[in-house]
Amino acid sequence: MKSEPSEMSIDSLATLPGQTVAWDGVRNYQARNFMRNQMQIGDLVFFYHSSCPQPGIAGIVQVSRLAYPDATQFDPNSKYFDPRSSLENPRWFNVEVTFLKKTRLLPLQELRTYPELTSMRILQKGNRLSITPVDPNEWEFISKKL
DNA sequence: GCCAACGTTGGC
DNA sequence: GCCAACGTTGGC
Repeated sequence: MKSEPSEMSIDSLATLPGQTVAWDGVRNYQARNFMRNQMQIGDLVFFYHSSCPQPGIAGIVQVSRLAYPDATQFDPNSKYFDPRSSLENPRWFNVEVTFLKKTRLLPLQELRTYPELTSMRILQKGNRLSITPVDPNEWEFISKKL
């Protein structure tokens, strides 16, 4: 899961009450579907810092609540407000994730050097999805590098 | 700040 | 259903 550290870094997550955050504001259907249809409680997640001087994996978090309707879509004052969504038929969902650990910063640059990871979703050209599945083999490989 | 890549919107 | 226009993402 990508996060801009200026919005939410691994360090700021670690200081939150309960070290838990609702992953709201996702407004992409594919990313939504990954949360709503696939993510299970206990799933492990690489926490990735994006749009920053040193993009890369910064920590590991864990899914702590199944997807439920994203509250920000109903709030006219939120930048994530979606007037086309309704309580009866919510369009956007979010899981919650809980801090597990901070790791060394594993830079995107370094990820790209490993042949084992060339097919990894996040390394594909043009990838912009903020949430992507990680292959078990990729997870295993990366874990050992952290 | 640039720009490639991709998603969404809306007229037709 | 097509596709041009526009908006966003995110590395560089």
